[in-house]
Amino acid sequence: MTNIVTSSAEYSITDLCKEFGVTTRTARYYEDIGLLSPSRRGQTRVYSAADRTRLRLILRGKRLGLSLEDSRQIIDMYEPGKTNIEQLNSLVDAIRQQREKLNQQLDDSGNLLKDLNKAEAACIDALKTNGDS
Amino acid sequence: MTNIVTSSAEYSITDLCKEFGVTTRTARYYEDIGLLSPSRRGQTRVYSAADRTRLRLILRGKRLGLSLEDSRQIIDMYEPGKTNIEQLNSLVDAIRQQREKLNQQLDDSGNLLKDLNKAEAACIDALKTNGDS
DNA sequence: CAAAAACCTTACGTTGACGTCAACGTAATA
DNA sequence: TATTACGTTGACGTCAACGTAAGGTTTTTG
Repeated sequence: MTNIVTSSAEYSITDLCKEFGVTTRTARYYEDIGLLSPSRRGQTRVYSAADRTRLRLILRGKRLGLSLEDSRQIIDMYEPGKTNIEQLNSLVDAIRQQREKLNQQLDDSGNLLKDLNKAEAACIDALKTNGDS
Repeated sequence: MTNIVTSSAEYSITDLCKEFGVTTRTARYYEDIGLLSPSRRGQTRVYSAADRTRLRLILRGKRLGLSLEDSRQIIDMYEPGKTNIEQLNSLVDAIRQQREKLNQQLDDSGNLLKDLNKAEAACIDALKTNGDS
């Protein structure tokens, strides 16, 4: 029902969840573990554009097989302010690790794609040669 | 301790697991759920080159965030024989679905890599400008 | 030959990421 | 005003993918 006055991007929990195809339970769970922290209007959660972005990033992470903790790490990298100099160094390390993992994944994906293509070709071939039973 | 006589690629459970950096529990679990079926010498498991390949594929799947069931599906695609014509069609579908997912992943990976690079640059920058405190 | 190493099975425990009630408050609507 | 619809907080359940300990054989090694 998108408010008309305060129309600077606010989302109800169901709206947001529908948009991304997750349940409200999921959004609340992410809040429980501190991955999201929407503001409140009374008791009710109000999600901002920033919250929406965080959710998007979390879900992207999931598609990549990252754990929620991994995603938290990565998302926290984007936040500038709250990182002290000591942390920055280990952050750079973490980033490099993640990049390693991603490159590995890219490699794996390429190989798996090749395999899938071969498998599909074999299937289709089998269907042709065998379809006229 | 790699047998000398029968040296046509056989692996003990610990050898195989060490090679791939998993525990023996994992290999036995995969056997429990039918993902691996090594032969036996008495009670003891003996892994063949084919078993080794299957394990390799399973672990590649894991790196891609696939469930073990997903991996089972994919690996079964490679096995030709035991698929009847009815199954072949749904197999082709499954393959296409997996390919969809992979392409999505590739896309996500690219974006995440870009983000990581930006984050790293920002970190390094912050270290430079702030390092002389 | 005894001790250590490597193998086995059985079985209960754990962790992450939610699902699924229950029980309730509030707000629009017919 | 009663009925939806959407929101809330617990709190227990579940499933995958193992961890971990207990207790027992067999094989290797000092």
